[in-house]
Amino acid sequence: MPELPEIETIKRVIEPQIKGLMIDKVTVKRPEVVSYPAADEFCRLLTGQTISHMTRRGKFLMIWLNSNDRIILHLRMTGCLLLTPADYPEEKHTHIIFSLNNGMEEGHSTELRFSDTRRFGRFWLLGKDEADTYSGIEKLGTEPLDKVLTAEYLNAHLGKRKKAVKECLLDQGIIAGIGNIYSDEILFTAGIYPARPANSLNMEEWEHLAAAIPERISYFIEVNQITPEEYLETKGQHYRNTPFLQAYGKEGKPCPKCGETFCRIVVGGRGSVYCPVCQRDKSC
DNA sequence: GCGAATGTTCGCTT
DNA sequence: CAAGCGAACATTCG
Repeated sequence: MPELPEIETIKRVIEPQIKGLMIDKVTVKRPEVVSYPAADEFCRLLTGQTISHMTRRGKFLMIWLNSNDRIILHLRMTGCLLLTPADYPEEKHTHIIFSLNNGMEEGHSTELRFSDTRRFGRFWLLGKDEADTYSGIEKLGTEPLDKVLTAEYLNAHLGKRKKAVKECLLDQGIIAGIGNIYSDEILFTAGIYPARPANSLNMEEWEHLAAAIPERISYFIEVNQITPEEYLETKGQHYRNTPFLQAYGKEGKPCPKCGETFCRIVVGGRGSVYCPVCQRDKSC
């Protein structure tokens, strides 16, 4: 469950349901998914704490506690957060279970469960006086929806780079939250070939990108909206294979703008789909 | 059986 | 020293 729009969706679905609940118990089945502190300490420190609210930064989620301690988590490729009744069938590859006190008697409580097929997802717990470190959250660049993201910002940070513009969009230290799906969508909207060296873009093209990034990201946040019931039914996978994606995964299919067939190349080790007409390689 | 999959980090080579 | 590249992490799916 990966990129910014999905993480924002998870936050909006889960946060209202866990606010104010106390963590009765934490069960870690796979200690390697807890990066800091050690898993037993992670459980001990969280037990008895009450959840205050949730925030998102890039693809990271934070669960804040009344003590001002905070859980930081990153779902990486296949991580999933589900809020379920305690007697709800457990997903395969469930690695952490937070048992939450919802005022009902034992056996009828709520659980916040982390499952992750590939087990790349990670958790951290930082105390109120601990600065952001360990997790990488401190290295993130601007939020895509922040007004500082302008053509000038992109040109200043990326305009001298030789690497492909798509790789630059994936650099979390410049813009936080764009991944392989939405970089393809953004480049399609902006009409830019993914493998173009960033230093070959002109200001007009940076303008197109600076407009496409917040437009596409906010669009997908909107269309991803889902009720808690639907979210649980679809196991948080609702955003996949939706009719809203225009480029990602559309290799061999016709471009919705011009009808030309979408092509696929590898850019920076990532599969990249583009329209050879709408995203012509203007660097050669 | 092979290759690729929403992400990030590490280590080696240039 | 920085940039670039592949491997690694672990599992599933087509």
